[in-house]
Amino acid sequence: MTAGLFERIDRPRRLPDEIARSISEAIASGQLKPGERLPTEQSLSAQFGVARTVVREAVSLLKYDGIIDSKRGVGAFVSEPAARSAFRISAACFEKRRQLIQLLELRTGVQAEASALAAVARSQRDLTRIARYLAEMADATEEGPDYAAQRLDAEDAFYRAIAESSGNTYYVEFVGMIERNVSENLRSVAIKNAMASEWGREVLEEHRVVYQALDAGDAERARLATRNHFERAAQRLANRADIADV
Amino acid sequence: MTAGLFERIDRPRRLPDEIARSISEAIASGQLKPGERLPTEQSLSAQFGVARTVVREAVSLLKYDGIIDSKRGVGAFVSEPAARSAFRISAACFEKRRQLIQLLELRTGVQAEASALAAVARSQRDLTRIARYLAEMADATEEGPDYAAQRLDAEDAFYRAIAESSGNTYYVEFVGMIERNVSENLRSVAIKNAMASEWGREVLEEHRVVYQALDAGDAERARLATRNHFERAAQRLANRADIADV
DNA sequence: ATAAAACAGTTGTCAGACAAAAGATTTCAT
DNA sequence: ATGAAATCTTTTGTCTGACAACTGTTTTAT
Repeated sequence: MTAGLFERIDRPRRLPDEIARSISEAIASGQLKPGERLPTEQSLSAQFGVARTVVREAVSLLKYDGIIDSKRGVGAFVSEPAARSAFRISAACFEKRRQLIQLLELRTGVQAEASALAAVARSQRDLTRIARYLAEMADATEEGPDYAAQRLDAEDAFYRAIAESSGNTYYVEFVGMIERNVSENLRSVAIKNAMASEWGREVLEEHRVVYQALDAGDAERARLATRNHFERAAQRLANRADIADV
Repeated sequence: MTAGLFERIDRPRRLPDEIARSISEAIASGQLKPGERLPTEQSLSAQFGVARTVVREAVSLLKYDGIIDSKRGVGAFVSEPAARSAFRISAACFEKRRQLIQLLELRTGVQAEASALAAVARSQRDLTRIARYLAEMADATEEGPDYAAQRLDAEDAFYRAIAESSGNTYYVEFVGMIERNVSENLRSVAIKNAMASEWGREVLEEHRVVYQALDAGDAERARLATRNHFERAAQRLANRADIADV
């Protein structure tokens, strides 16, 4: 590791924050590439001229952000860009029912826009991939023991693929963040089964309309169809009285 | 401070993460109210049965999230809910020009949806507030030394007020997050002046159309008008070759 | 009574040590 | 020679104790 990799700080505010900022800039500028190993904490503390505890706090922040990952006995590594998410939902946001519904409402808007973008930006390759997930949803009938989970997974994959086809990474990241948060709060199997039980032919039809709009390259129709699905989904969820505040 | 405020942990994975989680749950459940002071780090380390360094890392994470705030020589305090934001954009997202444009694209979609919601949800009170910001933009002519900043501030306030009128706190938080991030990356005065110089009568007209749609309660028109403005704004920004990669 | 000085409590930082985990190396039985 | 087991080395994770910097309070001097 070269000597002057990091800018020497002159202790302005909070040391760990400055260190974290310096390291993340070293990553941003490409001096530290994904997969590469960071200097050891001892080395970093020497380079920055601070105690190891300070370096540890800084590294802890970056780990929290998913920018780096550390393994005891091995070292800390720069995460792959795919693994780090641009958006994080704060731990302060609790799993209250009303907030969950608002979050779904937000997702509705974002997902609809992603569909609109994807309608014009999607490649043929994207389209076949999206079609595959649609087929997966259709095929997931009541055979397996956890067909409910299969359906929901395929549905998530379907809309994630659409976001990816939009060509805007932020849509992908954002949808991913919401999805993670929602599925964390909805991790109860009972709830998932309840949601899946609502799954009728008409829901599959909602997805199919979205797909057709993407196929046709019709942005406006894709937007409407997507919004239609998520609004109905939110309504179905809201109507279920058995999903209480967690 | 009562004895059993926090659940005693049984050291499963990463100690600081568990501590942070435990504390944030104590806040979530209302055991620690906003403005209240946390136990001292020494006390916490005793209660959890870990070293102070571990507690410090945990507190550091929560500070990073804006959930708590600490002052040397005084203590750590639970932040007011208003001060903590639901969404955070990761430090891994750098100020590259292309990413900035993608972020604006995402904002377009979100803001358009917020307008659509606000068109039906806004109260008369909301409307007059939004009108005030519109007037502020119109009044900010070339008198003051920083009329450019005034215009941009008023514009931000205008669309923030619309998001607030939607009744969905997540839209507010999300717009706020993007706004913070964008303005951080665009903090150069030169850039702001450049953007403001593009400010013609037609831009004000774009905002006015949005307002009229909100006034009329026309969700679809509000959506279109908002999207129209942000798409044009992104285009204006993209066309400026003098805004280089930072 | 007021201003300065000492005090106590808390966070921020430092230094050194040991524990735990993973990889690299050596040893040893076959 | 070979494969497995034991040992060593490196690095992160945690612990301990100490001091520095800051703040609010109390005491003291004028």
